[in-house]
Amino acid sequence: MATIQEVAKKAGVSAATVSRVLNNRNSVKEKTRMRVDQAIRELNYEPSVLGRNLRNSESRLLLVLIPSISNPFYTEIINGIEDTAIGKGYNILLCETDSNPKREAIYFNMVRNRLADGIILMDPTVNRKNLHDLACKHPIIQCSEFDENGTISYVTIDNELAAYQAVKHLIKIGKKKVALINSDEKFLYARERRSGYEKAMKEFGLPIESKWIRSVEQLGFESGQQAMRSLLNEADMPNAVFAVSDVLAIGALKEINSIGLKVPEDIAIIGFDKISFSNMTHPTLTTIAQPMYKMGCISATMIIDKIRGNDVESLILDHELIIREST
Amino acid sequence: MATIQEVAKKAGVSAATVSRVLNNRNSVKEKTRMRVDQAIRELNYEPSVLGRNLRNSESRLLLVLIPSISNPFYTEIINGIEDTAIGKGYNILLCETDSNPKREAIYFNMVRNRLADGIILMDPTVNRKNLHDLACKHPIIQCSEFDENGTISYVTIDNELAAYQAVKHLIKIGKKKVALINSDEKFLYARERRSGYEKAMKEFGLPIESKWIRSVEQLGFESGQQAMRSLLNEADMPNAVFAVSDVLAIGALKEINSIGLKVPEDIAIIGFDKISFSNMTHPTLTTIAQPMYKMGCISATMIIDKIRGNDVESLILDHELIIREST
DNA sequence: TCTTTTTATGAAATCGATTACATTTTATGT
DNA sequence: ACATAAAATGTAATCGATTTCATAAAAAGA
Repeated sequence: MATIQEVAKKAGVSAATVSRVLNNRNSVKEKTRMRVDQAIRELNYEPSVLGRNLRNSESRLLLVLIPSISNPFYTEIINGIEDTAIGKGYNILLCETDSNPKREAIYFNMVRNRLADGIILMDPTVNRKNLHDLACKHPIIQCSEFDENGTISYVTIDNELAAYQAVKHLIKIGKKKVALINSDEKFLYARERRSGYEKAMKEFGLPIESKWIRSVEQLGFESGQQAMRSLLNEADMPNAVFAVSDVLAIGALKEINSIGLKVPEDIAIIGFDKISFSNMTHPTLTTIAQPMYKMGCISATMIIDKIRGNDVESLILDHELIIREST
Repeated sequence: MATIQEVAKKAGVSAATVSRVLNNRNSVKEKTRMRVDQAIRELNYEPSVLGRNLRNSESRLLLVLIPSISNPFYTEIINGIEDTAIGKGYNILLCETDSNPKREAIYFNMVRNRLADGIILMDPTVNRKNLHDLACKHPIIQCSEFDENGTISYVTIDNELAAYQAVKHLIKIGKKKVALINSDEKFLYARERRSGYEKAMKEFGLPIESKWIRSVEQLGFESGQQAMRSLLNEADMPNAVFAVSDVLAIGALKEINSIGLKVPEDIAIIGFDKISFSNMTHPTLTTIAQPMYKMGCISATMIIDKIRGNDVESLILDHELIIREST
């Protein structure tokens, strides 16, 4: 790998001039620029991000922190982030934190060390103090999850309202015994969706029974299956299920199918996220669509704005109830 | 973020001494080391990877290049990579290339620039010359896909044999009209699996009919659905399908179900990869299991070995036919 | 106590780029 | 043609760490 010095020598100019050519600076004579460009091409030169960053504190790299890449919910968001970021000259690096604070710390330090310019955080399990310390000095925004009392800008949807509407829909089609399969309440969305569930139940004068509420730790199909199995074992079985993620709903659906009950006649089911699988099940899954791609685009725009020193406002986007065969 | 200079000042020593403490160098007096450690703690100091790399050319970061994170096939591999890499003191950054040469070039340059120590490549669409140029000077290994005539070490499975066994299984259960839903033959695995399909058909004296072969560009469910729809429109309909990925198989399954045909009685179907969703379909999907987690672990071990300057051998791992309800 | 050897530390160069400032070259006006 | 303004380029400092080489301090030997 050639250095800027070698290019300078080959072009018969100083490193400073090469640098100016590289950065399209104002004052370089056309003739000189040509010579430098020529030398750059001949040596196949690429500026070292390392040297540049050390001086400039700019890497044009964004970190995207997600708890796990296995969750299809994140895929569309990431597509949105990438398309937008690349359009603005930034590249993104995906970091899987596994909700492990140590790994999170490593990625946070990449920003402190100027290896990356900013972070889009989708993981809720951060140590709040670390997060806040980082946010004071470095650009960071949150996507989907956010810190309720924090000062960090975010983009998300109204989870409580969405859950409320989902459950209301179940009640409207005549189901009064609505179960909830929730994920770990360390997630803000889980707490909000539970609250939406409760709001809808209360509004229609239905009891909130803890025997119809399950909380899972993992977000895999199996967790949905297990939760559903446990719900089906209740003497007083629910006749509808609101699962806070399509993955869980699909697991639940599988379990219901496998013991021979009909969906939606015996048990109706509604998921959340509108992942692509949710249209492949039998019956297809009613779900709440989040504008995931758009959330990604907005996240990217926000973080780049922040990197450029602008103030950015938090945003709450619209969701949509997608009614399909399972209700 | 404190610098090494500030630590040095606070501890009343030179930056050189602080550096020696940081790197556990031989000669630092116990008393001095204590003072430096103290200063480091008080200032909450973390050495800058930037400064260190510029001098040392080591970042302890690995790049993992995948065409798309939406494909669940990669998830387990990545888990294996991460667990292994982290165990050995390396962190990984996921890079989605979208099979876009420009984006690939950016990530390649991160290695040239010493922002990362090595690459695990899972994308086949690389410009061969660029790849080779990089491989000459920097550690790189390939996982799953590889360059047949290249010198780059890889870990993969015997795709031809696996496909051969899958198709043989279909024939053995009495299906003679076996269709193939393949992915783009730019992928080596696609070419190999097609060849395995043909081998099995020939072995049993069955014709290889182009009307029963489909090639898709995208690897989504919809592609599987479309391919199946087109196969079902043939006057002479197949009675079995080998899809080169579970995602495609699930799309095909959906299509078969939706026009009222029975699986496996009317049409048997077999997928590839054993993704977690393949056990959630109705009926559950027969598939070929790849040791994905293990592939990830081995990839990580190989690349780190290579970074350390050791020679590494390519590996071909075993696969397994998982017979479930769809055949 | 005075060398000599060993150990601990500091000063300064280095990595590859950028940029403020200095200097040279070119353009403009009279 | 000459003075002056403007444009182009070079010089050298800088970013934060590491490391070579030189030097100071401590230990060992006489």
